[in-house]
Amino acid sequence: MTTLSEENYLKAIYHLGKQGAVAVSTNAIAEKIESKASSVTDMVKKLADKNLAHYIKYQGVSLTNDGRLAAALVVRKHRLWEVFLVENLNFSWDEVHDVAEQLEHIKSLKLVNELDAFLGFPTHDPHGDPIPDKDGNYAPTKSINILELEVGSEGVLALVKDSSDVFLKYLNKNNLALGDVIKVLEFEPFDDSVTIQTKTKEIIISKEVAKNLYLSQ
Amino acid sequence: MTTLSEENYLKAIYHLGKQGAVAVSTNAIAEKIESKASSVTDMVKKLADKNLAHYIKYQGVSLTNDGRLAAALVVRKHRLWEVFLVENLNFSWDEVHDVAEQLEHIKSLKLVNELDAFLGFPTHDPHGDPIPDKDGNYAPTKSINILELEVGSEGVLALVKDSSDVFLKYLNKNNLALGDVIKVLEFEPFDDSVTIQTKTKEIIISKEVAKNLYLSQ
DNA sequence: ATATATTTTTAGTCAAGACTAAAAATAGGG
DNA sequence: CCCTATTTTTAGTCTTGACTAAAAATATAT
Ligand SMILES: [Mn+2]
Ligand SMILES: [Mn+2]
Ligand SMILES: [Mn+2]
Ligand SMILES: [Mn+2]
Repeated sequence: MTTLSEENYLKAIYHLGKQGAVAVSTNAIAEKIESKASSVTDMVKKLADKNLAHYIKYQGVSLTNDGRLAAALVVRKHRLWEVFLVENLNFSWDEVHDVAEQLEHIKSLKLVNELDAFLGFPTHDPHGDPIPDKDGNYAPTKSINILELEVGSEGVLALVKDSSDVFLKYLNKNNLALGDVIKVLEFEPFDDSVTIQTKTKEIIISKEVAKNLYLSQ
Repeated sequence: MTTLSEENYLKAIYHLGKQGAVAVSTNAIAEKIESKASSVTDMVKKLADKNLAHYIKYQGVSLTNDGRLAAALVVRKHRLWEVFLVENLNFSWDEVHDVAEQLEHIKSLKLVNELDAFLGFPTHDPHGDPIPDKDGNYAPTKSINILELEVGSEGVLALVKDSSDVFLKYLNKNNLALGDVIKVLEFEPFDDSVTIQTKTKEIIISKEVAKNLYLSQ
């Protein structure tokens, strides 16, 4: 059985592992989880003892199959609860994360699978992130970052990579929501800002914003 | 902010306090939460420091207004989640308790109040226990224990006092469910067993069983 | 290749929440 | 009223998961 703290480490390693790197550094984990590298070293040894992680001193950490499945289950629960909160309890997409951080640790396979069925087996959470199935798998996402599109191309906003409430509130303020049709009008070479056509108006978004918006076509 | 452990102590004191006693003994609390009296003494001091409990050495514990409200909120969450699990996620009444024990500690006032609304503001949980409102209040229950009825009287099964899964499974096996009409047919003086007419057949229940069944008329 | 900077681990502490064993207080029976 | 049984508290430990500071390993730059 995994503790709450172990689950948070597993999830951090899981997410960092997706970002390319085979082995994840203790410092990277510490930053993600807002703790210290020394604490990470301690915990990573425990995860290795439980056969949830591979760990070689000074070389970094990766998940075992068991660890990856455990992490995927936590992510699955997090995202299913986010869907529930938005679809059924009148939460907006910028309010769900902190509650989901708590709900993702509730232990009951029946609960997560019944919740999945109740929600109609959703494939994506309110931020466009994919929801792993029971086995931890999900279809590879095919959405493309705005910065990689051609001028004139159009798509549906399918994923916001940053789902911090400050970013989501920025999107709310600018009337941008998942599912909206967006057209790329112009790239500005000076600062890499992008002019886009939204549902309601033409706006200029910074490179930092554009980096976090993915469209599907 | 209360910790998970503090909340479990508050809830235990809350429930024991309902059973008559003004001040609750450390031993009684220890038994209820399956710990040791010495651990209870430690925790009760912390609760007193936080103004959640009144505590006088050797004299027992009671809740302050803040403590009672905090405890009632935990009970409210527990019972609302039980309703959700039964009504929406295909749990049966003997499967909900352990999951509700976890869900009752999720911290979000919006969550509990939206859940309440989603469920249609239920007044009782799947075991017939009343659900406290935001202020910790609930209407006094008027159901009567089977042992206090007259032979020949009839009522609707409204509350099972013991909601352990072993007792609930006994009721399932005997086709007894909340809402069923039950008629008292005979009291046996020798062992205080009771013959009752259920939905489907006539059965004899022991005193121990009868003590836990409450009817409303 | 060596010196320096950065990263990572180790050693030593701390707080929360549990426990056991011993001491202290209370309650009951004669 | 006192002696004993029971209850409750205190003292001392343990485990988990965090931290700081120091040591060790690795990476980088001249
Ligand atoms: Mn989230
Ligand atoms: Mn999300
Ligand atoms: Mn329950
Ligand atoms: Mn209940």
